[in-house]
Amino acid sequence: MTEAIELLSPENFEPNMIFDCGQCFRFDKTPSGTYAGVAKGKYIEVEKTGERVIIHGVSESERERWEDFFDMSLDYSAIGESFAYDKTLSEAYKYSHGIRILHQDEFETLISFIISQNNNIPRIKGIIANLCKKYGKPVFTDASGNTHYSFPTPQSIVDAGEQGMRELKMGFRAGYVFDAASKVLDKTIDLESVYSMQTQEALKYLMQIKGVGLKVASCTALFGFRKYDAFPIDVWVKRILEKYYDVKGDASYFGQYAGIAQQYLFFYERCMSGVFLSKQNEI
DNA sequence: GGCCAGGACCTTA
DNA sequence: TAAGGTCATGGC
Repeated sequence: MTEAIELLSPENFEPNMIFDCGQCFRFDKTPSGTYAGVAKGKYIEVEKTGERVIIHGVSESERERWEDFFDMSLDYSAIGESFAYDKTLSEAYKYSHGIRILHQDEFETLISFIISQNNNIPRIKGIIANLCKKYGKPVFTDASGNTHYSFPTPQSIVDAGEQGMRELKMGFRAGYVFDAASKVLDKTIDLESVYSMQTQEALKYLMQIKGVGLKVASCTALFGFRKYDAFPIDVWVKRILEKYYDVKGDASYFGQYAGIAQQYLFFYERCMSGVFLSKQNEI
């Protein structure tokens, strides 16, 4: 952990918002106030002091890759300002301005959001942590002696079997996770090919997997494949649409960055309801 | 002890 | 196409 890079001009970058807005389940706040976790097979620690952002555990030669992970080439300020036409969305942006959409590993995103269905975030994180501990590989042991693991490969999940998933307390999702890993492994689902698809086509393609409906497919498209117009509708977003809007599920109202709008709204509404103010995630 | 959680699937009408 | 029941699990 001696090597590190500093992100250049890190606007709209608040680690607590990025990692606690519900898009990723593998990062936790450390005692020193940084956020740490494994992404793309590496253990990294994200530190923000003042306006500077340091990524520990990453060498200069990997800069491009991690700038992509944090979506540094997208102008979030401009996108936020483009939401001025909508009062609710403007307020949400003002509050959630530090969120950036991470470019997470495709397979990890797919499996994680299958596990997320009809589940709550703390428990999702717990199941995924156990999944990685049991079927991933050790990547790094921190100063407290905690070992951090990589996300399992499709092969290791298939080898573990549906029963292996069930033992991780996934419940009815165990078969779904197994089906997803199987289809990725035997190339029934070729994740790389999703990049060349339009969003609607990508959603339809991902929904061939058992247990992947419109919502899980949308999260996978947005957080794993950079489909910014994907608009996941969970129970929270559904409530938001009913409360502030009259568009029941028509994401086109929010434009080409509907997915980012959705994250602002999701985070905002949850914070207003006090959900993210619970003991483990004080913002 | 019922309700809810970043839902999806199956059956019924 | 729409509505309702069911599926595991755990926190509250």
